Amino acid sequence: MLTPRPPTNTRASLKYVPLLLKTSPTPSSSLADPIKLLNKLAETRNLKVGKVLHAQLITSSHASEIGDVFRSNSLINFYAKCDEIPVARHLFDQMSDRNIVSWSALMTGYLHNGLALEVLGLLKELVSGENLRPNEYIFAIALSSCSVSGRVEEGKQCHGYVLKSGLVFHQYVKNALIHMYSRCMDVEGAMWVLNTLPGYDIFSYNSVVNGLIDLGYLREALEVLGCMVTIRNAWDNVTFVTLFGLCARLKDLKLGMQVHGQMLKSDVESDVFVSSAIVDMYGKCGNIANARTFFCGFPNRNVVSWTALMAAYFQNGYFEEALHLFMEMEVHDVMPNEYSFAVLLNSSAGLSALRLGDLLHARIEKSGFKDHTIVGNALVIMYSKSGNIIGANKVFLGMIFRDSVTWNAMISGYSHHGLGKEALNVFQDMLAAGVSPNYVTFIAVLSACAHLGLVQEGLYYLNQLMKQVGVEPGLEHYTCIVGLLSRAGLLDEAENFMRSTPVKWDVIAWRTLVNACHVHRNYGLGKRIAEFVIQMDPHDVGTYTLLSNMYAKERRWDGVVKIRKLMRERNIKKEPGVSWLEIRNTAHVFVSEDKKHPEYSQIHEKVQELLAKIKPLGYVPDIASVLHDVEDEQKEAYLSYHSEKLAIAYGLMKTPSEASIRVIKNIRMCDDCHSAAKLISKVTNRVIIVRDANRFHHFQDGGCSCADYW
DNA sequence: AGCCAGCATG
Repeated sequence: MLTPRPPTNTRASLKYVPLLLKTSPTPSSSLADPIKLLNKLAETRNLKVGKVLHAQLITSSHASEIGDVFRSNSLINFYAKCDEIPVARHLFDQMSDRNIVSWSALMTGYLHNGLALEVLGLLKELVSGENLRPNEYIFAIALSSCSVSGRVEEGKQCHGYVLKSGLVFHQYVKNALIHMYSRCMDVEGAMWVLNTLPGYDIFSYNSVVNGLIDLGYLREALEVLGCMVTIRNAWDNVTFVTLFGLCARLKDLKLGMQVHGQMLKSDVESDVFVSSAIVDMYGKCGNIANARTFFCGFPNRNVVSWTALMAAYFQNGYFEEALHLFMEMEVHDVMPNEYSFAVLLNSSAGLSALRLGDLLHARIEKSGFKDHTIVGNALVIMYSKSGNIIGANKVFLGMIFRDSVTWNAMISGYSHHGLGKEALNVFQDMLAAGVSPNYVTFIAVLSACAHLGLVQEGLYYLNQLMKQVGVEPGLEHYTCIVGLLSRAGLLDEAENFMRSTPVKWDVIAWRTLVNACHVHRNYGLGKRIAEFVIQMDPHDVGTYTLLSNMYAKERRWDGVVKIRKLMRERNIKKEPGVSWLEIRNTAHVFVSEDKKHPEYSQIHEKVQELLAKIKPLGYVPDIASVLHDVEDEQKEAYLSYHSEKLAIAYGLMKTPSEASIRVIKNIRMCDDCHSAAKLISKVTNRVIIVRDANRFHHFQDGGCSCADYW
């Protein structure tokens, strides 16, 4: 990994450098001046002019000056800073008489070019030599090399050496040492150095705190920060960036605001890093208004701060606003980067806006960010969430680098689309590719097993494979097992599993079981569990719905009335069913029983026409599920007003006969619409894809990819 | 003449 460098200002230095070259006044000062100049050029990384100067030095030098150590060191430093490592190395090798600076200049070059192991090799060479003793510069570099390469052993050897030699009392060395222990996951070592050796600065503290955060010890990090209040006036930008990051991870808005207040009182200036961290903190803590206000008041924005705000909108569910910010950003001439595109794609996915996602994809192809893994990952997720699983797979196959997120996205994409077999195939490929599955992977794998009814395989993954690869099963995995067992009809086993597994089960897990009872028509067990769930959470709307459906299926109207009364008393309202679909660039929104669409009468006519066509194929309106207190014919009418029926009908009216129709629905699809959609796909010979609150349904030729279980 | 930290995506 490269260490960031200060920004270069090539243009400015080009202006005055030739002048300086000409005005090198007398031969006597020609030794000192080129060195100053070379340092300046190294600082600004002006390779072009430096090369010219180097050539001049060679042609104009006296023989005695060629071997001059100072000049060679400056040249090594210059080429190392310009990332011309082979040249620096060549100069180093050519020197007959090196001093310690020659070594440190070259080692710095290696370190900043990601060649930390070369640094450690040079160190070995240096200490085994006779005439030179490594100094504090050498160890600051060497320890930093141990940090980036994770070489704790070498780091500890350096520690021993600097202790014996007394070099450890140099602040740079001490800080490098603390940083080494922090980065190598040895926070105790870092704390020990911090606390036992005299002299600390804010740098040491920042390193330890960041080390703790990297290890996930957030509370401990906060404790160390607490110790730092005594030196609060020493806090710098890094401290605040770290602290805001911590508040964001803890989702502690109160603390975040306190820290923000502290920062305003201190004389630390808010640079782009701090301001991005503040925007991010407010976003992650759910206070989008503060994120926006702060962003607007901060003049020096860059891509990062824009992206942080976009992400803040995205994380809080304001997908349109995130996408709108993209346009604002373009107006301000800020170029998006790979992170911006990832957030935009995720926002697009949040809206299931396939067409917009396609447009973004085209932009990304042109932008040059398409081979960034985070962009590829976001594309896979976008296509999958927008209902185009084939598109998702196409991106997946075209990716050059795949990380665990990539694999997880593809596996869970297939799984959500009910394509369990494909999901498990990708999982096998993942293992074959040597990528370790993680917590998220197994959620997707287990739910794929559930779709396929692979009980034995699922239990094998939970009990054997997860242990083998060292992933501790959590609530989500156990919930998948509940789904797996109950989906296979093993309802009692599922309940026993829940009673015997020592996990803190949540409402989602219990509702999974209720849902399974509903599908498998085991209303006795289903009602018992459902009653239990609504005791646990009196506001779980989904369970009330399932419970009253089960009473209705049993024609137990007293039960239905009881549930409805309960819901009224507890002021629980069913979320109205909303479905929408994209036709060209417009989203058409349909609300159940809502007649506001301008083409409502034609749409209604189309629904009637479709229902008439599918009745001969066996469609029977599920009037038992209608909870309105009305006559049967009217119940049938209510069913025909369901939002997904309206949306499907509209799609059929407005798109060419070969196009597939993609509908998105906010809540679970109802049984009646599900069986109607299956038959509609048959009579119209269309592919209809419906994304409901839980998953995707691919209706084709009279069947659904969920195999009637959802 | 040379040396040690930090932010945004999933």
